[in-house]
Amino acid sequence: MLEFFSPVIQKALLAAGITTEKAIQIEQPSDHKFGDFSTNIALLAAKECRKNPRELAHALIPFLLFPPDTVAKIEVAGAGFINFYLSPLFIMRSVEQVLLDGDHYGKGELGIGKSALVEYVSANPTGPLTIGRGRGGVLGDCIANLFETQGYKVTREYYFNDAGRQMQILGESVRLRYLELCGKQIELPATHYQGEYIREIAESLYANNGKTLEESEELSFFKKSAETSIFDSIRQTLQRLGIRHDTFFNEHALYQEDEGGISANQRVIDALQEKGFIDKYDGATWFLTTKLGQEKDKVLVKSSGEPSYRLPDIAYHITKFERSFDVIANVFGADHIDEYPDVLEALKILGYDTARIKIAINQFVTTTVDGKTVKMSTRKGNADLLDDLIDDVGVDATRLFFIMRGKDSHLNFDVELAKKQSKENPVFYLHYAHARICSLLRLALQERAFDPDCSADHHLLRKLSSQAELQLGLALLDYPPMIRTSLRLLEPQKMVEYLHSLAELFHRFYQECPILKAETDICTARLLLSLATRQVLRNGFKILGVSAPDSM
RNA sequence: GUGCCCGUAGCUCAAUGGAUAGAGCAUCAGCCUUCUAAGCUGAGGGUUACUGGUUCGAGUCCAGUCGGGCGCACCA
Repeated sequence: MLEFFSPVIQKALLAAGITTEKAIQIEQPSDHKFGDFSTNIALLAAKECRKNPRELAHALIPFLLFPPDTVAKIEVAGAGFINFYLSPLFIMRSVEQVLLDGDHYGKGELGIGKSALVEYVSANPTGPLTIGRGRGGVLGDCIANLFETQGYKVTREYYFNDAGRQMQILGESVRLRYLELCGKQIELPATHYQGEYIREIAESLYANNGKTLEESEELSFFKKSAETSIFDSIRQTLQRLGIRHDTFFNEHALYQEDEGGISANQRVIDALQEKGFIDKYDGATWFLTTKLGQEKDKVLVKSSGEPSYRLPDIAYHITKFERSFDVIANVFGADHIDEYPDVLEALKILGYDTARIKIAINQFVTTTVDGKTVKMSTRKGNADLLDDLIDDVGVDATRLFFIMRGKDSHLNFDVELAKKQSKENPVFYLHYAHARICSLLRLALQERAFDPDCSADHHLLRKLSSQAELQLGLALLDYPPMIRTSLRLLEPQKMVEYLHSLAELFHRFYQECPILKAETDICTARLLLSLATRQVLRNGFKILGVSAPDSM
């Protein structure tokens, strides 16, 4: 809408002899009595012009010249807002556009010719996915979908590490459980993985190999088996949720030396050294973050000679730049919140354009069962498993609940609510709106021989003029900018809210306006409006990865 | 102690610096001989944790205070 209003306002400012540095803003007032759209330009310009904002607004109005049949009314209100009311014709022409664009309605061209990398989940194969990981997974998937709507060529990436200390411990944990099955007395140290899944992996090893591995001191077999099994489980869980990745980036690649005998990790050290941000003391190699005003330096290479996780992380991000992505989006949980600033600082020092990096951090998840809050705890065996949650409430509820709160808010996942098949459950409210339209269209086909593909009838939409109809039409108009906002903020929650309000407007329309009982033209027009609403619901559900049931 | 996030109706949460702070649930009152009542309409419910500041205007930005969460390893 900014594209529509801005040039006209610009011209009017010029014609009225008003000069201002301020950018023109168009917003949608919270209340319809303040118009469909409004601008605060008179308020913004008032100071520079040393005039009363209302006076300024009135001076502007005669010069606000819109194409015919677009803006029905312009008025000055409040402290100096200029409010615009769209004409019904304009709104209904937009609804026609929804029908013409179909599945493409809402898509934009912001990212055409550009590439985006979205990294998410990135759990190491040390255990099955927990509920907390699920939130990041769904968030990342939706963000990737949002990028795609704007024409970006999206690569969904999973970064993982199957080497290093944690994997050693994993292998050792499995081995101990295996020995236990062989009848030996074992003691599983507290540092080791306690989860039931370790036992299951050991059991399958025992079933396939009997006691033949008992004497083996070799860990790698246990480690490899655990990794394969756990990765399978992770990928299966993700698949259930409709989450897929195009590339899996193994951290190990960053340790491998090129023809010149230098690893990606080493190149980071060398480059930072050159900039004077590396020092060696206490037997370790440090990134001198104290030079950047931080309290402590950060270890890049441990005294054991192994890199700490920060070093490969920096090297990994460099590969993202080297693979020349225009946008680099990272989705991760609040436990990484202290790390990413260091990575960004390092990249900045090395001359990379960190403005390309977008970061979405999601806060943690608690679950509410029987009205009681249960805290997640990782690494102990009692973390709630994502798979169990999906079994319990289904894919749609899992996905929607994860993104229906702002990512910066702690998520309280009410398991009972998610299971409820009633209006209290937002999943059902959304589904119901879609199913209701489908049912309506089925009846229309039978009783009125309504042809949803007949574009010759589209002009009939212009016969609609009631409040409920116009507000629904106007809401459909909001969809494309809402997607852009959602993407800009990396916040799919905006979509959920929008779709909820769209469903609400449809229900009201359905309640107030008889459809199949109306006279032929009006009936067709209302069916077309319903069809357009269904289209937008579908397009939105697709981005969120939620199903669109035809009946309930 | 320190870095980041959060604090809004009884509960769960909204609100690109804008107009009288909004939804849902719960509570109360209405609407089905009529296209799915899994729905709709209406009412009550608020010192936006607190104190200052910035400005035409602050729930939003800044400073401080108080509460809750997550980090603060030569783990990832």
